Amino acid sequence: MIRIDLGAPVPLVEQIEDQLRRALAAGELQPGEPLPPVRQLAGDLGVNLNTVARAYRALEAQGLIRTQRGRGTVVTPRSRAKPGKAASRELRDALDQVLSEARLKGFGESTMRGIFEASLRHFWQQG
Amino acid sequence: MIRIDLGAPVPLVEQIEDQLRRALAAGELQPGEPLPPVRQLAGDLGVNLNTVARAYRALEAQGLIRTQRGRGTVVTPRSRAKPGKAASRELRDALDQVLSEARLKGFGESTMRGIFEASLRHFWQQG
DNA sequence: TGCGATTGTATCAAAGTATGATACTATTCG
DNA sequence: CGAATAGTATCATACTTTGATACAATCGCA
Repeated sequence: MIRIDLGAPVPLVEQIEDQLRRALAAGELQPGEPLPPVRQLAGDLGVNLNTVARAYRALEAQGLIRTQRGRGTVVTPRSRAKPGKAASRELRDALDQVLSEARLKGFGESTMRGIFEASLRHFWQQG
Repeated sequence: MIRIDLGAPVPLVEQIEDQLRRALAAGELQPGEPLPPVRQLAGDLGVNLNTVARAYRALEAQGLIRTQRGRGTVVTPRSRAKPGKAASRELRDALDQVLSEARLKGFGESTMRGIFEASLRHFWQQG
C-alpha cells in the first residue's frame, strides 16, 4: 500500500504522510474506512511505530482522519469548505516550484500539460 | 529579490535555492549574468554567508550556475538535454503531491487548471 | 610587483529535528 | 475482571541545519 525509501532526503514521517494523503485524495481510502493500526503499518514498512503514529497525527491535524486511543483510526468525510486566500497562495507557490524545476530540466510545454492532465484526472475523476 | 521566512518549516538553504531556481526558470536571471556575492545576499537576507554559499553550491551541482572562488558566480546557459525517465517519474510524483493536497483542500478542477495555466505561461512564455 | 579588497571555501561548534526503544494508557471483548 | 489490541508519552541517540571564524583564490590599483 505504501513504499518508503530509507535513503531519500525526505523524512520517513513525511513520506508516509504524503503517500497516505495521496491515497485519500485518489479515493483509495474512503470515508469511514479504517487505517491499519500503527504497529501493523510500522511492521510492514520496517519502521518504528512512533513514526507511523506521527504521520497519523499530522493527517489528523489536517482534518483528514480521526484517531482515538484504543479504538483505531478512520478516514473522515471530505470537508466541503472552500479554500481561502492563504491556501490559494500556497498552491500557486507549490506549483511554481514544481514547474520551474521542470522547465529547467528541459521539459516542454506540451509534455508538461500531458503530465498535468493525467494527474488531474487521477485525483478529480470520481475520486 | 528574495524573501525568506525564518519561521517556515523549510530550511533556509532550501528557501534560497528554490527562489533562485524560480528566478532562473522565469528568465529573471539571464545566462552570463552574475549572482550577488554570498556576503551581500546573506546580508540582505539576514542569514549567515555559509547559508547562501550552500544554496549556490546546490544550484551549481544542478548545472544552473557556475561559481569560482575569488571571481564570483554566474548563470550558465540552459541545458538543451532532454529529460530522462527518472526525471519524468520525479516530475509526476511532485505534481501528484501538489494536486492531491489541492484536491483535499477543496480546490475544484477548473480552478486548478487556471492556476496551472498561469504558472505554465510564467515559466514557458519567452522565459 | 605587491598589497588590500573582494570572492568563495573549509572547519567546527551549537541548536534543532528525526527516529527508535521502551513504558504507559485507553478501549474492546470474552 | 483480564488479555488483547489500539494509540500516546518519554527520553536517548543520530543526523541536519545554521552560524562563527579562519582560510584561500582572484582582481585591481598604486
